[in-house]
Amino acid sequence: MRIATYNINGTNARLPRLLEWLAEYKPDIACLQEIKIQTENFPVETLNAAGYHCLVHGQKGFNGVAILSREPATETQRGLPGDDLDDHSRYLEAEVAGVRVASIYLPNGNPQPGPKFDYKLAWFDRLAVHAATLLDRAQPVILAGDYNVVPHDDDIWSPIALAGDALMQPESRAAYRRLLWAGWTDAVRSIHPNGRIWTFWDYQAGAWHQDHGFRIDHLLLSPLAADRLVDAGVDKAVRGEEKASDHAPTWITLRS
DNA sequence: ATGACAATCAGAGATTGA
Repeated sequence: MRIATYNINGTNARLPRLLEWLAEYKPDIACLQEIKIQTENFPVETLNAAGYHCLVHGQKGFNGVAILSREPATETQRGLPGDDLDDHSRYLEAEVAGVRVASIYLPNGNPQPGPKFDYKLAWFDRLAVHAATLLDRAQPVILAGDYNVVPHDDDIWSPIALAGDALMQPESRAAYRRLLWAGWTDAVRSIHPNGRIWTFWDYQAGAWHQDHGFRIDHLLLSPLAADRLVDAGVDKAVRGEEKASDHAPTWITLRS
């Protein structure tokens, strides 16, 4: 089974690229972020015709997550629990083909310090609480998404250039590390322990052509999921297409 | 560098992103 996470940076702007990617790489489950569209406007019929069921947690203008799947999915959580005042669409979770999967769009947190960074850390705390309830399920669990965290200096082209960024702060990294300590496995780092692997290249300053990227899209696996992990990687070529998202799809394969 | 680049909402330029 192939499970991918892909921050598409706008559904309407990216639909042709999304359809091409689905047709070529054929993920069984695709967790999307930054769909930037209201739930009722998501192109469900088009994706159904492409062979995918859709669960959508949209929002006008920004944010928004979705789960596409070849098999029908049952929604298990819409929105991250823990703050009734948080109206951002950043979390969607479902049961699909015998696994539990979440599509996560963690807050960026810039500029830091400030209220947006506080929101990011608070959101991370809420994620840790909810993730703990999923960790000991008797089925594989995959938390896939844009975590907006560069876990280690080896996960960015230049730690110096981005030293002040919210993605790099010790508090952000500690929050991510807490998930690993709790028992979650960083799938890409597990398969590629030493590589410099990017999932994001900024639109600015020729970042793509100079390979100035970060690794911020992650798939975290529960122990039962990690036991089935076969391979992991990034569909880097997708980032080089015309009108591409600034993120590339990141994926795992699990043995069934 | 109050930057660059891109998407969205709106219908110009601000906001958001990373």
